[in-house]
Amino acid sequence: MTAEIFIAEKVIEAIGNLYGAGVEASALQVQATRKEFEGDFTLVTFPLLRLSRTSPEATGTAIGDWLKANVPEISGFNVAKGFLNISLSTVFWAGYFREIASDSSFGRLPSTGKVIMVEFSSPNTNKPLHLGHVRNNLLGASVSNLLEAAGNEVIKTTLVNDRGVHICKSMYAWQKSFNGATPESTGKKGDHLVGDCYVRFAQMEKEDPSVLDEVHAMLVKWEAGDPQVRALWKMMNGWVFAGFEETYKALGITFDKVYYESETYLLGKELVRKGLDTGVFEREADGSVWCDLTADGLDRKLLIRSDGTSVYITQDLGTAERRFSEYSLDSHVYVVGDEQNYHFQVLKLILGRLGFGWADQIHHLSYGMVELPEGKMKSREGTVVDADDLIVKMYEEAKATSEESGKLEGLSEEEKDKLYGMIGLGALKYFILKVDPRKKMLFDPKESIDFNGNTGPFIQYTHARICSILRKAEEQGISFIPADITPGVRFSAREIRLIKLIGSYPQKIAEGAVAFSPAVLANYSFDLAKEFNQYYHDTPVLREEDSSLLKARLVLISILASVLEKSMGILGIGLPDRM
RNA sequence: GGUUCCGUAGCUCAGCUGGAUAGAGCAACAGCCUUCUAAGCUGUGGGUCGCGCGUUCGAAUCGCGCCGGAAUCACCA
Repeated sequence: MTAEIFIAEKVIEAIGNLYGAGVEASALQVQATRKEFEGDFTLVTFPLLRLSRTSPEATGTAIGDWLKANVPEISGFNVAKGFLNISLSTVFWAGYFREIASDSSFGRLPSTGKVIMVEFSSPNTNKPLHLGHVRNNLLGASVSNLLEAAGNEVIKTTLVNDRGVHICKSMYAWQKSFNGATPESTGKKGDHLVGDCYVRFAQMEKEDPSVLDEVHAMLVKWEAGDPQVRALWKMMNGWVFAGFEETYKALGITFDKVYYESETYLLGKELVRKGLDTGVFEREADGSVWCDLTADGLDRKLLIRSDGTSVYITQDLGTAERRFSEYSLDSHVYVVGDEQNYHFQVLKLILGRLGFGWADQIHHLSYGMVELPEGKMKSREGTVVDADDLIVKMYEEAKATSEESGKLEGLSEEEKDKLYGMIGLGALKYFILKVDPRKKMLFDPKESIDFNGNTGPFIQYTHARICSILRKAEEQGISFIPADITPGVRFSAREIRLIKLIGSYPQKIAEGAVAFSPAVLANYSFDLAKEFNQYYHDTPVLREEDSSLLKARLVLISILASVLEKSMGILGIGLPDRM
């Protein structure tokens, strides 16, 4: 039970006794007391004046008096304007914290019994991953973690865009002007090599636009299953997959199920037939099929071209239906940039019209673009921030900073290497995930991602500091368990602030999951780390002479470390024991 | 033009299911390492929360209207 709920229950009792009236817990406003006032939680009395029929001050005082007299855990109160500030006793906080410390599954919400599929990443296999993809991947992976922590079963998936004109462009350029170059012969990562082909094609097309016809001819051959074209396609895609695999590994991205567009692009035609039968869709004289969405304020949407081939959305309709039935999904989250808002609006509408009840369980996690100071990234202008380059750069900066601080003696080269990766990636991931997904974000390649302040490394550093204390305690032979938190332990105001923050973790998980926003967890982690650093600064944990308080403190900081680990773990950021 | 999203300190962002004097970080300036890791801590300066009207005891938060910006509205994906 959270402390807020405890207070709310007691306030309901108070109101019942004082005014003979019943109130719903949801109607009460209990919030954390602002730090410039004395107290732990604040009851807003304005909504209660209807019942008390007195002034806000009198109402607050009456309820405060009743609580103080009848609830032993409530140690005091004050009333300021219409706000009743309630203080809880140290005995309450000791008991509250002991419960958290003893709960081995703390922070994991009860099972909802729901199965949620999260689709993210979904790359094109004609060029390497860039910073925009990095945001997509990190969001997808962490939202999956978040939904899982919120009690759902999560299936992570991706739809590889491995066919189409754009893929043929790279293939054509390779065939015409790469002299049989391979990743092995050039020493180049496969996705980068294929990306070079794609760039080369753009030049070829500029010089002679007719090459486009040849590419279209190639696509027709591909669809017809031409063995030579298929072989080339398979080889080059293989290079790209190997390259992506490396990048995914570096970022810590995994999937439970991978779909390939080359296998799903024909899906959806069955649904179109069904829609035609039921009159949801209509066929034009030229054979094309449309869905009229003008009644919903949108346009008419094409579903089948006049030549009988399907379009992007046709496939998405089909894959959605297949996934919901195959996996008995309760909902489906698509992590896709906000440039496709319209597409998902249409997708949901059409699925609804086809009569699928789960249509409104489709959520488009629409995120903003990553922009540079001069605007969007443009491959033509060479301003694209490459994912692999960035990861290496972050590693190197972590290495330089670590070497400068010189706190790593005794670690093997291998351990150091791992640590630099953890810190560099921690900085990058936090930088991206701390901002609200909906908002577009700015990345300035000229300024390196910070390691100080509201950053991943700051939180990692905080964790390393806690671990350092715990190591020293162990060296001194001090052992501690949650049962060391006895009612007599007198936590300081700062310690109680930490306990409150720790206690709010499950609520943050719930909040983040509802909003599909890992940023909630990033900001929470920062608040927790900042609070600890202040505590650390003025409370020498290990020099406490009262051994029960000493042990209680060690339990407190060890739980703190584990909550930080869980919270940052949702963002996919590891926390080191030293740095 | 239609639809959707965004506008908070010089910069990057929190806060938005209405609550007290709007918070962090960066940058600037001034301090703190014989004491558990200074990637830290403390302090100073910095704001018409885009503008206006409305709802309310109370609005950065809700509604409406403007202004500014972005995305999108393909027989592309």
